[in-house]
Amino acid sequence: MSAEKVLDVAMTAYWHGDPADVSLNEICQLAGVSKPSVYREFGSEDGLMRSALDSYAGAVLSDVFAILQGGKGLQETLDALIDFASTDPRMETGCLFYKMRAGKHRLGPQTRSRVDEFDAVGQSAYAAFLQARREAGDWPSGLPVAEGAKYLGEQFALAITQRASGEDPGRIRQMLTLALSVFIR
Amino acid sequence: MSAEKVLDVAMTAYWHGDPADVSLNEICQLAGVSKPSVYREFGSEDGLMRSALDSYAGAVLSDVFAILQGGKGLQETLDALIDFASTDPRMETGCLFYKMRAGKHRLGPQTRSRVDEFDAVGQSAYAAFLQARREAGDWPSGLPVAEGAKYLGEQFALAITQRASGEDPGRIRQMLTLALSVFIR
DNA sequence: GATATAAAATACCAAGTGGTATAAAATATG
DNA sequence: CATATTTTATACCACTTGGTATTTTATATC
Repeated sequence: MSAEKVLDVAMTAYWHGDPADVSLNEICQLAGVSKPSVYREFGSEDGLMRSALDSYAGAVLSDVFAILQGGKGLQETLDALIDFASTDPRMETGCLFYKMRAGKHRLGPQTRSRVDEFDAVGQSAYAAFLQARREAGDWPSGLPVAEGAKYLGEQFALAITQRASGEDPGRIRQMLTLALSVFIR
Repeated sequence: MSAEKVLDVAMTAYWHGDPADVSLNEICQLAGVSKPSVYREFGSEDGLMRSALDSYAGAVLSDVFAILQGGKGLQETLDALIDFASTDPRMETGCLFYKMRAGKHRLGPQTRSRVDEFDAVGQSAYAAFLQARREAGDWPSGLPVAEGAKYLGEQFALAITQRASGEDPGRIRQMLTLALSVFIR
């Protein structure tokens, strides 16, 4: 029993390691729960992964959305994103969502479609942020909002992915700052 | 027998798919060769992978080095890199080297150290290129050469990785051009 | 042509995967 | 206290993985 604990263990294991390399047996052992219990609660490994991703979204991704929807200025918001990507201790082992997205072909159907959903939601959030900044006269560049949103999301993901591979946070901050400087010129 | 053919089949399979998802059995079947033959020739799966990577380096990576060492100007060379990443048909399924680097923890020791070697060699090539352009007065920005080299390599890798995930080549060109615009301003 | 030798293919091994049927234990109900 | 029911845990299934031992086949050599 204790689906809450299983979910927490699974989320952490998938997040800390590589989602595709963490086996169900391993999670059961870590959580002190039998395999049939997990199957009765989550239906399949895919179901558990999907739930773990949902759990992660509520715990971590929500913070990123909060930054984007904070209504702050362009420079201030980009700085907050740079801070989050390069120095937030939770990103020390990378982002579960980005890890899953990078290995999407290995995911089950439920988890994969959740990844696609979050991807779309993220894209919209970036676009809404840039649109608001443009309307506020804060971002006069001629780059279309959709293109800017894609670029911003990609660079953010790149920085956090490098975080997962042990890159030096200072270096990551430098690189991301350089990449996002195209918004401020 | 026919180690050449096995190597070719392995390189293509690893390259087209995901190196970690292509099993030795699969390669043997594709190449029409028995598993013991592969082991007699390459010693282990790790040995085969390492050889496949070497083969790939000679066939593809060499072209990138050629672009960097062509002695052309900054803009012209960056354009050539952008062309290669966004439109070269060989990059349609991504780059074997980048795929291996992204999943480095799944590789055997031989392959992994080869990946590290190529990574260092690539870094030096980027740095040598930028150093030459700076000395030629072609790149007056205050960014240190080492930082610029890292940034250039990362952006190039990002573009090709996106190529592998089916992203639109035009969009990729746009994003990479934007990212590399920091060199020209 | 008979024999020694090298090569290749089949069959096998232990380990691990996701998933499940069955037996054991604990809980609730009479 | 005894019985019925639900939850849990053990044991198992079929399959795939990398890696080998063994047998068969082909190739030289005499």
